[in-house]
Amino acid sequence: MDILEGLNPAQREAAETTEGPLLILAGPGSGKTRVITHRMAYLVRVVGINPRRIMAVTFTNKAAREMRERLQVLLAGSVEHLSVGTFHAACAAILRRDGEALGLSPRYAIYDDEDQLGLIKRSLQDLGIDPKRYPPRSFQSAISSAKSQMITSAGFAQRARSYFEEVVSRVYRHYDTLLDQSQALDFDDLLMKASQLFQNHPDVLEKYQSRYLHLLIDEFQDTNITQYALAQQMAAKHRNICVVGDPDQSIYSWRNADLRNILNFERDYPEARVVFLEQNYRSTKTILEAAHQVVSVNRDRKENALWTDNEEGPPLRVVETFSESEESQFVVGEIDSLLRQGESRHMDCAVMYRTNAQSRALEEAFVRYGMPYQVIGGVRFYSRREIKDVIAYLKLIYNPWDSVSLARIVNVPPRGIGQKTMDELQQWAKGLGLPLYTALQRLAEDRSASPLGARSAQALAGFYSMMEELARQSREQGVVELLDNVLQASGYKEYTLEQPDGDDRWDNILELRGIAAQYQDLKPPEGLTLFLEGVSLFSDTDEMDEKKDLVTLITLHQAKGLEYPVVFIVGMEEGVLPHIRSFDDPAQMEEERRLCYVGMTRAKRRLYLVRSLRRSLMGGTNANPPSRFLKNIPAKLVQTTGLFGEEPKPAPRPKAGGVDLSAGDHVQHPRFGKGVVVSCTPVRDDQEVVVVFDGVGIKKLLLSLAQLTRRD
DNA sequence: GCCTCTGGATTTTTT
DNA sequence: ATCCAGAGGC
Repeated sequence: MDILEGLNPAQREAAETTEGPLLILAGPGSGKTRVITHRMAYLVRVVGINPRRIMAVTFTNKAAREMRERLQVLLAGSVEHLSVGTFHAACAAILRRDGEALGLSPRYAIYDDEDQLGLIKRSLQDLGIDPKRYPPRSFQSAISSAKSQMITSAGFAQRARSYFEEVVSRVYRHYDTLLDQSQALDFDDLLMKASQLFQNHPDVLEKYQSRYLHLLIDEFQDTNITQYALAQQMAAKHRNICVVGDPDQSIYSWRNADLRNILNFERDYPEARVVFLEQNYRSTKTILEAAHQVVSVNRDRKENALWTDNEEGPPLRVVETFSESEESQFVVGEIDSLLRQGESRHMDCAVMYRTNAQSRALEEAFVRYGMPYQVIGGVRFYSRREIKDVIAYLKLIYNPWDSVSLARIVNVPPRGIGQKTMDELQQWAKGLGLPLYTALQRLAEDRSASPLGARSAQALAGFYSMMEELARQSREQGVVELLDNVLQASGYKEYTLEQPDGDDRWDNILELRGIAAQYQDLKPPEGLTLFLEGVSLFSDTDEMDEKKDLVTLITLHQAKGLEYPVVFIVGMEEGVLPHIRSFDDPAQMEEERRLCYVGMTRAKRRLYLVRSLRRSLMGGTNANPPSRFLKNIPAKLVQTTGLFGEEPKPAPRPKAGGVDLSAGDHVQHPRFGKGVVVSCTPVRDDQEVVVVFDGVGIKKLLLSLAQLTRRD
């Protein structure tokens, strides 16, 4: 059997070119994933490369998992030694193994951006910088951007030109010191330190270089300078580096992705073969043409020749609604009618939006109609307070120098250790030149050693001995028992349950416990290591369920790499898509355009572009003109529908349910009892009625379904 | 030290 | 609308 069977000539060329550098420029829907997996299968089966000598880097863990699964099928097993993962995960593992050469503890903590921001705030405090004048976030992004380009704090100080940059360099330096004291790395450090490790320790680099004969990098257009440096280091010996990307789908420049990488690749590897994948197998001609018209307006762009053999397909639908809720109603109603026609299942449909906040109105509509859906992203599981708290306990057990985790949970649940006590402890520790946790230890051993009050000292000593006991247990227990012990010893369970939304929070903790169970059987230090690494590097798309029959609600960014027969892009308005923040920067505006292109090219068969006349934002409501991107789509590809007709139309007196209501009417409901109508909004051929029920509260109901009767 | 209230800012996208 | 810091009462 031929592994390359069924590939078109360009795909075949890409898969067969196994020696030397290779750049694959792959348009949307061009079978990129297929090429990558077949290329790897070819390497193993035909060229005879041992899978453990191949490394593949993907953008998300989910992409990594999929690649592994597909290869499993192609190779019939034998993929367990293949290295597939994100840059971050790969670097985390490298540093865990060899980071000691840099003076890094193998138990280093990983700080996410919330932790990072906290540490920056502390830096500002230490340095006496006013966070009102200099927003902490501006330092966060400046430092992240520097680290993404391999610029250290010393390097930053050197090239600081403005006064602000000078301030940043001081914050950067202090922030790094604090990280160091905590034995912690932020996300950007994972990449930069790994690269520094390679740079300063050729013996370590040599080990990885010799092991990996072949390196493959997916989504190359979204890599930053530091990631490229890493790739170059790893590939320097064998020069078998294959990168795959599409400049038109570059949408992460705000995360410091740098399109120069693609240009640099051709400069650094002049002998590189370049393969263009230009046949699209995903979308209809109509969709592809429309998307092309949108993106080709960009000036900073290389033209390509994407084409498809697929049929014309139905026209795009551009739909104009009056309000956000009507927009959502339309989406749900339209999906419902596609379902009724037997054309699609829920899982064939996706709704995409620019900002997470937009998912709310949509969710309301889905809930009200009882249509099954899943939201990707939004309030992320691992950033929920209770989850971060519990993980902070585990992180502190694992690495007692982790000052961010210590500060987070030392008084959660409240145990009499307030800010003042912590300040005093800090002061005392600093005076002795001790890390916080060591000071805590000394205090616990001899209460009179510290200048702190007896009450505070007592509380701190209690906390210390609890943590020590947990740490002791962690040496012989699995992750699940450890978690249970933490919840028990800290009193976190009772603390959570007595909160107003305690039941939900507790459910989340139980879910975390379920995740921990996957690490339960590993022997003590390793289980905790991998669990903590897993939760730190987890991303939202990772949890997406593709098997359940649900409609997917997702941001345009997260939708990259996915495809659906039916796609709705909502909020096609100036200020939303393109986002208002891009208005004054042409480069950012081009990125918005690419983002729109990415969204459109997710669609296989039907594409809806929906906008609303009015949209609520931070309390107020405003009216946005239609997105400029709509104007670039040729009219012949589009069917436009306006649902609002003459807009602020007076509530037509409809007939649904034989009842006829307006604001102020008194009504009766079988379940909610007596109430008063607050408002009626026409919704397609129905009415949405808001009613305040006595003793029940406000409910939104659909007139046709609600069985309301009038009480005169 | 702990809890609640108020006013002010604040939202793009995420490994 | 929602989150956060700071003030003030217990």
